Parts: sequence; C-alpha cells; structure tokens
Amino acid sequence: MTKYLSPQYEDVKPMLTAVDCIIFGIQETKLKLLVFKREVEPFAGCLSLLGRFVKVEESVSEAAERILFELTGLENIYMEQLHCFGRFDRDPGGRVVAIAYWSLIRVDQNHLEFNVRSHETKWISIDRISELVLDHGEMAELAIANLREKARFRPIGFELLPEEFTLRQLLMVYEAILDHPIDSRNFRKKLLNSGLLIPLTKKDKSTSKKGSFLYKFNQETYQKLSQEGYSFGF
Amino acid sequence: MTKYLSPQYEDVKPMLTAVDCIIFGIQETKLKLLVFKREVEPFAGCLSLLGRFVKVEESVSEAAERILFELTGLENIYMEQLHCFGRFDRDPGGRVVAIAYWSLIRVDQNHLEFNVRSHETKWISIDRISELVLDHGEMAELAIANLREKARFRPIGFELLPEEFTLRQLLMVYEAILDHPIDSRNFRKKLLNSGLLIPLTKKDKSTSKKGSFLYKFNQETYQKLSQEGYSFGF
DNA sequence: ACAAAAGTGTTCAGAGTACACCCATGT
DNA sequence: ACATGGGTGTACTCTGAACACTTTTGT
Repeated sequence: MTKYLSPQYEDVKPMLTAVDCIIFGIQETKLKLLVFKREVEPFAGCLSLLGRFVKVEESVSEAAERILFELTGLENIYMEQLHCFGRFDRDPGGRVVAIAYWSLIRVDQNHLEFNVRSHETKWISIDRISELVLDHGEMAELAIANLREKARFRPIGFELLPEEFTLRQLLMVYEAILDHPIDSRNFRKKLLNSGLLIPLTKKDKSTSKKGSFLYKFNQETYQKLSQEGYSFGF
Repeated sequence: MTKYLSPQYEDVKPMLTAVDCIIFGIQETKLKLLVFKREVEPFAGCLSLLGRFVKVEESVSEAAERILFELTGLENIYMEQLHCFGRFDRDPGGRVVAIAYWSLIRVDQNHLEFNVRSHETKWISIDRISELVLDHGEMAELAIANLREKARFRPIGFELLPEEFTLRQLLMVYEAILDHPIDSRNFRKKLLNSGLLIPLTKKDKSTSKKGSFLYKFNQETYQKLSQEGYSFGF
C-alpha cells in the first residue's frame, strides 16, 4: 500500500466486505426467494440470505458470481448490483460492509441442483421477508422494489423462463412479479407487436388439449430494448 | 470480531472502504460536475472526484454526508447512493472498495462556500469526464445516466433550484439535465397541472421587463409524487 | 415605438385500457 | 358432447408532441 493511500485519519481502518445475494425464482405462479436457515448461533433458526466475504484478489462482482456459484451451482445468471449496506452496527460480530446483489433464475430447469449442493437452502414466499436475519429483510424489500421497477421498463421477465415458453407462462411471470392480474389480450397484443418474441411452430400440450404455441426470445430486440427501455406498463 | 465472522478463506482480508461523490450543479444553463485537480503523484494534474475513506465507527451513508460536508461545507443535500465500485485493481495503491454517491446542489446559493473551504475544487463541464482519474470517469458516466433516468420519473429537478424560482428556470434545469430542448408550452401545461407548484404573487424582474412569476414547491405533492413516480417525459 | 422575454390553446397521433366471445382438441 | 385452456378485435380515453402568436413593460 503506497503512501498516498495511508489513512487520513486514525480511525480509518480496513473492514470486511461481504456479498449477499437476493435470488428470485418463480414457483407455483408466485415470486419466491432463495434463503437458508442458519443452524449456528447467533441467530440460529433465522432465515438468511446467501452471502460470503469478498477475497482480496477478486473484484466485488467476481465475488458475487463466485458466491452464487458456490451456493447454487449456477453460472451465467442474470445478476445485478442492488445497493451497498453499510451501517456500522449492521452485524453485531464486527464491521462488515455488505454489497447486495439480486438475480433471477429459472426454477424449473435448475432446482434440482440446489438440493444437491446446498445444505439448507430453500425457497420461501416473499411475505416471509420479515423473518430474515440482520438487515437482510431490508435488502430483500429493496430488491423487490427494484425488481418491480425494473420489470416495468426492461424486458427482464424472460430471465425467469426457459428458452422456449408460452405466452401464458410469460404472463404469469409478470403477474408474479407485479403481484396483480394482467389482461391477457392486451398483454398478447403488446408482446407480439414488440418484436421480442420469435414464434415457433411447436406447441406445448402439457397444460391444455388444444396446446399453446411456444416462443423464443429475440435476442437482438431484447438487447436493444434492454438499453432503450421498454414500458411494460400493465 | 466473534468467531462466526472469522474468514471462511485464507484470502478473505479486510479492505479499505472509500466514498466518492459525484456532485452535480447547474451553471450557465449547463450541467456541471464538481471535481478537484490532484497535485500529488500519482496522477498529479488529473481531475478527481471528491472522496475519502470511511471510518470504522461510522456508517457508509454517514461517511458520505461527512465527506460532502468536509469538502464543500454543505449539509442537508439531496444525495443518493449510486453504486459500489469494487474492481480489485481499481486503485493501484492497494485494495479499496469505493461506494459512489451522487448529489444535486444549488449552485447560485452556495458556490461561495466552496472556494473558501476547498483548495482546488472546481466545476467542469460533463464532457470533460474522460479526464477523471482511476475509475472516476466510469462513476461519473453512470451517475449521469442515473440522474437522467431519475429525472424522467421523479421530480428531482427542484433540488437544483432555490426555494423560489420561475418556470423558465425549472425548464432550463431539465434542459440541462436531459441535454435537449423542451417545448415551453407543453412544459408549463404539464407542470402547472401537476400540483407540484405553488404560484406566488411575486415576480422576478431580473431577466425581463415584463417579469415572470415565482413559484415554490408543493412539498406534499412532491413527497407523494416522489414515491409514486411522475413522468417528466419531455 | 420597439425590443425582449413571458405567457397562452388547439389539433393530431399513438398507447393504454376495458371488455366478451369463438376455437381446437382430448376424453 | 363437453370441458378446458388458447386465442382473437374494437371502441374509448388519455397523454405526449407539434406548433405560432399576443402580452407586458422598461428604455
């Protein structure tokens, strides 16, 4: 550490940096949160977000990806930095600055892997947020607000779905995120005109006799609209 | 530090935490950035954001307020956390995690104080951002994007104006932030119908013979619209 | 009288919203 | 034949966007 970085004050000291992950998924048409139940004191029995410390030789964003991978086995996941939580007394064990990240994962595809990898992780309903330990409840609340805001202007709903999906599935994702019913005719109209969907000839017959057409994302339009913003004002 | 916080890995070590401030103001109808010119090596001569380290016994947000105060003499300023910049090699002097904050200040009211307090601070045009040291350019770019985004949906333009202001001043603030001309008739119509403005009987005669009416913010509507969001889609 | 900024209305196009019925198919 | 979810179209309202002239008053 060179001289110009030497603290300006006596009371400037290095502190631990942690990453906490708010992981969203959808199960049974409801928005869920991936957490684990602490088994050790303090706070045994409380629910906790998935978190770990940042290593000195890795960037915070690398740490976030590593931590997500270590705890869920998943890579290449939609992940976004939420906020830095820096109350000096947020962790009774000592000074820890936490950087919170949130991510969206495709539950149906991947949920098997969690059970293998991680001890006590489980999906909880978002109305159990108050049971979270430390300031994790605050983190999760903010993440939900952020997700909802984002969902209204960026086409992130897709991140929660498998490659091929039906319009109804997409609609249900948005209903789950925004937590209110959406008119299916207006939804179809808008999405089909958006250029975001590539219609396939295949049908998914698992939910009805008639079967419903499958779609893929149009990655190109997706990229463009991600930047420009697109109003999902439902 | 209690046992449960002991690092899970050898290479988890505490690190310095800094706050860097992106401070926006408006001068001559242009959006400006408050920076200072480094005089010491390394990077002497480069422009730098205002930043300092976080103390162990203060929260990160407290640090942000303290640092803004120490460097500008200003308190009770609109301030918002932007992002945590955590590249492991972002500072060649050692591992420093930076939390960037941005704020809006009323230049005309307060600009005297800066000159007194701080050595080498000055306002620069936002197209000189590339001259900033380290990753400060990245920070400032992100802050501007954030400010513009925010300005479109929250009535933050007011934060850059004195208590009493004319509609033209408000319009110019938005033109400065969004960096494009705005139709004054549509702007007036919308703002006057928004309930955000309390018309005063006074006129400001400094800019024209006719004089233009002064307004105050309606704090109540302001609070409400800050939460609900309000589209300044100009 | 004139210069300089303040103030004022209307029309048009596009987007969101509300709303109800027929279609295809497996059993 | 019928039950189940899939798919479709229209009318109304609201909001944003474009656009040019009159008013006030100090000099």
